[in-house]
This record gives sequence, structure tokens and C-alpha cells, in this order.
Amino acid sequence: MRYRKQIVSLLAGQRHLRVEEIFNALKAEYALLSMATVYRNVKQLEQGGEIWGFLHPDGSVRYEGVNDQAHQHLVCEQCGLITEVALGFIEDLYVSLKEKTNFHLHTHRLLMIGRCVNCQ
Amino acid sequence: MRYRKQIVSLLAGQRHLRVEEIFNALKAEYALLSMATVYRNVKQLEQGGEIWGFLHPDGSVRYEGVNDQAHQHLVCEQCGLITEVALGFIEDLYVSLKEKTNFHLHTHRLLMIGRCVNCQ
DNA sequence: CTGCATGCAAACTTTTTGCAAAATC
DNA sequence: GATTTTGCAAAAAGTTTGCATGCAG
Repeated sequence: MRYRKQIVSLLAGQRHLRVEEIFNALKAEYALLSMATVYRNVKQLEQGGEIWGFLHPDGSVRYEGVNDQAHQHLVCEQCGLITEVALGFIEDLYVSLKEKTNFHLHTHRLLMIGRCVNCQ
Repeated sequence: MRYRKQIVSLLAGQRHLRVEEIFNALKAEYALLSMATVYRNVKQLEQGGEIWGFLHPDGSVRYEGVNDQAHQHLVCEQCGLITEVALGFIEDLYVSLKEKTNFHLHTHRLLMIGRCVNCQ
């Protein structure tokens, strides 16, 4: 996985990219790169928990880096702007879910959809 | 949209179905039904906020009904089992986000991924 | 009637796979 | 050298669209 690091760092910068966008970004540097490779790398990184994908309200699958900083998404349904916020209390869930339901949480994805400041 | 109601009630029953599964379920009753129609209906229902889709960890897009009962998902990454739980405090978010960031929340999707009781 | 929803087939888009060449260890 | 990763091309999924027909208001 020669491209592993590049993909991770691409996604580390607060970005939510489609596979094709990742491809284009890397393509600039590695002209020979193929989509198949990007798909393979993305899938492995996702399974390894280093990045994750979610369904954007526009219908596309987007990926972002999993950083230690727990954070959640505000997605504007009008313009697509994604803002990340930190909602600390989510962490409490991990503990209480384990206690109450014996469900062992590994990770979570909170997508909050609405209208951003500019689109109201 | 002749199939609107059937799709909504199919998804109302605690189910998380792929488009193809919706198609198969309705196909039993309406032999002539085509996938295109299901896609068209699903998309319209989604845009209308009656159902919504999310990316299941297995990679497929699944839909579920939006019922008044706010609820969240526990998805087992091992067996795929989806459990729904009600986490009341999420509602507080709507108010506090509006106050703090002026982001007007319309809806949210919380996916919690981990291991269910049987798969630990 | 008039207009919107549907079925069908074709066109796209997105994602996966087989395999030989190349890179890695 | 043996093993893993890559490019390419082709195939398989998944999704959308054009158009003639059918159903609903």
C-alpha cells in the first residue's frame, strides 16, 4: 500500500472527499495511479479503522480521516457545507452503552443535517 | 407515486433495506414493478424526509423510515445486526446548536458501530 | 382530457476483479 | 527470491434517464 499515507494525510485535513476526488488529488503527483488502487487502499484503510465513509445527503459516499479528536458533523442540506463540532458528551455513550446494553462501541458517526448560517 | 405508501410502510417496520430488497418485497405483489420506479420513489421519499439512507458498514446503502420517535442505531460490525435505541438527550442538541452556532438542525443520523452481545 | 408516474431498455456511474508487471522486503 | 501492491482492462454492481404508454385526477 504505497499510497496509504498520502490518502490518510489528504483526509486528515478536515476534508470529506469522494473516491474520485482522492484519485484526482493523488493523480497530480502520481500520473500512473489508477482508480482501482485508490479503491483498494480506501477499502483497506476503512476496514483498518483509519478512515471512514458516510453517505452524504447529496448521495455520494465520502471519506474522512479518523482522528483521535472525537467530532461530529453538521451537514448543510442546501449548500453541502460540512462543519465539524466537538460534542464531548458522546464519549459518555461508550461507557453507558456498555453498561446498560452490553454493546461494545467501537466507533460512531453522527451526522447532523440542517441549514447552515448562510443558507437559512 | 403509486408505491409511495408501500415503501414507507415496508420501512416503518424497524427495517433497514437496500433498494434491491425493497424492490423484491414489492415485486411479490406487483409483478410488473421495475427497479427504476423503486429508485425514483425512494429518492423522492428521501428528499421529502419520509425515509433516509445511510451507509452500512458492509458498504451498502440502506434505507429506513423516519418516524416521529427519535432513535439511534447500534450496528454490529461483525454480524451486521442493527439495534435501535432511544437516546433522549439528542433532542437537546437541536436547541443548543441553534443557540450556539445558529445551525438549524433538520434531522440527524447517529450510527454507533461496535460489537453486539453475541459477537464480542 | 391533461399531466404525472411507470415500465423498459439503454446509458451512466461507481466499484470490484483477474492477471501480468513492478515494487517491497 | 517470495510476497504484496499496482495498472490496466474488463466485468459486475448500482443508479439514472429518455421515451412511449398507462393511470389518476
